Amino acid sequence: MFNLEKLNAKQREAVTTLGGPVLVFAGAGSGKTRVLTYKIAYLVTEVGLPPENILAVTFTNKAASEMKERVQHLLPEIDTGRMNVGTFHSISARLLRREIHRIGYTPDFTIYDQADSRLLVKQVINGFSLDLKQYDPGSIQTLISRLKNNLESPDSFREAGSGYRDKIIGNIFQQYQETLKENNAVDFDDLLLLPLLIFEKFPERRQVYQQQFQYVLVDEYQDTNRPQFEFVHALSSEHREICVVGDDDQSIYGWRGADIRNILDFEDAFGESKLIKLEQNYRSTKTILEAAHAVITKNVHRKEKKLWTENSDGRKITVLENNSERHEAGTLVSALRWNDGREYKLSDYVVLYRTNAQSRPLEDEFRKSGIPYIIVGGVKFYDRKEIKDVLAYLRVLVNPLDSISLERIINFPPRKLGRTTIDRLKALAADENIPLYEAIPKAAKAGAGIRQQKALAGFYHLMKDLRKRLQECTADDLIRLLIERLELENYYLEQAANDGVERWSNIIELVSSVSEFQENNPEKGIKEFLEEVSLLTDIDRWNDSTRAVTMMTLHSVKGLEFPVVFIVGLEEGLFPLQRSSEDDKELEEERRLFYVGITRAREKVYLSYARTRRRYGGEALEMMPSQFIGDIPAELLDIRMTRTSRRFSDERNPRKVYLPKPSAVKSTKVTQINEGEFVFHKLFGKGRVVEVRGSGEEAKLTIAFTGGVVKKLIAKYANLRRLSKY
DNA sequence: TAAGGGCTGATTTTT
DNA sequence: TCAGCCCTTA
Repeated sequence: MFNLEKLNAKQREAVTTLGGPVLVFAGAGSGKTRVLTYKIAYLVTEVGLPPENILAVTFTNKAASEMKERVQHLLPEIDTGRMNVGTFHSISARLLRREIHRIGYTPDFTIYDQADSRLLVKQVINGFSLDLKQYDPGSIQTLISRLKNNLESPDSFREAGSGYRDKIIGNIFQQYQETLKENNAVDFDDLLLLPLLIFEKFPERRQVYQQQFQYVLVDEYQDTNRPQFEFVHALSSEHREICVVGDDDQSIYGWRGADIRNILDFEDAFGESKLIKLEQNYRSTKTILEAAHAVITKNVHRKEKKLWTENSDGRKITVLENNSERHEAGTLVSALRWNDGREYKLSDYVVLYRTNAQSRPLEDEFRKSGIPYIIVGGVKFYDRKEIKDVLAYLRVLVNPLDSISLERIINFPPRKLGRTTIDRLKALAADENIPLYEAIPKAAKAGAGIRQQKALAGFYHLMKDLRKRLQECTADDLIRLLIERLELENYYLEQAANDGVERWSNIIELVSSVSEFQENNPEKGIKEFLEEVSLLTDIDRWNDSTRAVTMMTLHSVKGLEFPVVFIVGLEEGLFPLQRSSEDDKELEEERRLFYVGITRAREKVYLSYARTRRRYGGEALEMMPSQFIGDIPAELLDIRMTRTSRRFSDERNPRKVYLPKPSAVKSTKVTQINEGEFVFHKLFGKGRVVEVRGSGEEAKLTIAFTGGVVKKLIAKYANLRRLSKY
C-alpha cells in the first residue's frame, strides 16, 4: 500500500517536492519508476488532485500500463483509467482526434508510418519528374523528418538553403506536407507538431489543456526532442507543476533528434527548479556498477555522478572470445545451457546487439539447438506485406482520402487495375481536382476514356458496401467480412509461391488480434485499432511471460532489466559502429548505449565478440575487440578464450540435442486437431495440417510448414500451438 | 496486365 | 544474404 516510508530519503524528496519544477536525475536502477508511481499516488491522496488532471508521459505503452497498474495497486480505490498516461505519440494522437478539425483535417485521419511516408515522398518526387536516383526517397524522407523535428518549415529551409538542390528539396517537403493534408493523414512527426500548431493558433485550446493537466510528469526526459519539449513546455510553463525524470548517461536517441540539452538546460527553460539526484542503485551487483562507471566516465560531456549499491560484489563479467559470428552463436547457446535449470530460467536472459541484422546467425543456432527465443523488433508483423495490404483496406474504409493506402489495394488482390489504369485515374482526379477515391466512380462511367470500367465499378461497389457496414459492425466482424469478400483464403492458398500458407496464417493472426482488441475494448472500433497498431512500440508487442530467451537491440532494451545480460558483437566497427567512432559526440552516444546495456543486468553480464565476421554473406572480415571491453578494469573480467579449432554449427560435429524439461516449455495442449488447421511448432514455425491419422494425443499429423518443409509428427510430442481460427 | 527472373545495393539505432 | 526494382514474356 501507499507508504512513503518505503522510499529512501532522496526518492521521498522527489515524490513530495511540489510548488515548482522538479528535475530528477535518476541513475540506472535507482527506482525512478517507483518515484513516478509514488508521486502520482501522492498527488492524488495528499494533494487531492483528481486522476484525470494528471499527465504522465512514458517511453512505451507497456510502461504506461505498468505505471497505471502500480498506481492502482497503491491506491485500489481510485479509477486509474481516468489518468492520462501514455507515450508522447499516443497522447498527441488522442488530443488530435479531438482538436484536429480546427486545422482542416477530420478526426478520421490516418497515421502514416515510415514506409507510408517514404512512399508519399516517392510519389511527390515522381510528380515533379525528378530522377529517383538523384533524389532518393528514403534519404529525403529522413531529411524532412529531421527538419520537422527542428521545427523548420519548407519556407525556412528554402531560405536558409544555399543551392538549387535545397530549393528542390524544399519544394518536395512542401508538396509532401500538402499531400499529407489532402490525404487526411499525419506522419509520426506531425503527431507532435500539429498539437503545437493548434496551441499557437488557438491559445484558448492551449489553456484548456493547461488546466486539464495540472501536473505533468515525464519519464526518460533525456530522450525528448524539440517538439516534445515544446509540447511539455506549452502545457506546464504557466502553472510550473512539472516533474521530469531522466539520466543524461542514458541518452541514446540523439540521431532521432533527442536533445540532451533539454535535460541539461531544464532550469533555463522552466525557471527555478529543484534538482534531485538518485544515486543508490537497487538493481545490480557492485561489479556491474563498477564496470559501467569505468566506461561511462570516458565521456567528457556528462553531469558528474556515481551510482552506488548495497548489493553484493557478484560474479565477474565474462568475456567470450570467438572465431566467427556462428561460433559466437554457438558459445552463447552453450553458456545458456550451462546455466539453464541451475540458477536461471530462459526468460531471465536477454541477448543484446547493436544492429538488427545480427540476430540472424543467433536465430539459426537457437533454432538448431531447440532453445525457444523471442525477437523484439526486427522485421515486424505489422510491416509484412499481407498485413499492410489488409490494414490498408481498413484504413481506406475509415478514411477514403488516404490515397497511399488506396493505391495499395486498388489492384490487390489483382483485379486487372494495373499501372495504366491507375495513372489515368490519377490524371482524372487531378483534372477535376477531386480525391482519388471519388475519381473511381467517375472513371467507371462510360465516356471517361478508361477501359477497365467493370473492374473499377466492382472495386467501388465493394468499398461502398463495406463502408456501409463500418458503423454497424464490430471491428472483428468487419475484418472477417472483408477477408471473405476478397476471397483471400483462396488467393493465398492457391498461390504457386510457397509462402502462401505463411501469409494466410499471418492474416489469421491479424484477425485474432482484432478480435482480442475488440474483446478488451468493446466500446472501441476499427479506427482505434488502427491507431493502436501504428503507435505500438516494439516492446509493446513483446510478450515477456513466455518461457524463452529474449533478443533485441540495445536501443529497445532501455528501461528494462534482466538477471543475465549478453552483449554480442563487441567489435570495433560494429559496436561502436565505424561511422560513429569517427566523431567524438557520436562515440559518446555509442558508449552510453553500452552503458545502458550493462546496467540492465541484475546479476551477471557476458560480453562477446568474434575475431572474424561476415557481412552480407560475403567474405569474413578480421575484427578487433571493442574498445568498450578494454575500458573495463581487468580485475572485473573473466576472459574465456575459446579453442580456436572448433567449428560450431558443423554437420560433421553433431552435438547433443537439447530437450527442454517439461516445465521449461509450457505447451498449450492441443487436444483434437483437424485437417486444414493452422498450427505453430517451436522448431518448424507455422504450418498447415494436411493429414490426420488417429485421434487425440496419439494422432499422427502430417504438417506442411512454411518454406515447403513437410513433417509427420505425433500430436502428443509435437507441442503444437493452434493458431486461432478466424 | 501478371508473373517470374535477374540485377543491385544495403545494415545503424525507432515512434 | 536478400529484398526491392526493372525488364521481359505470355
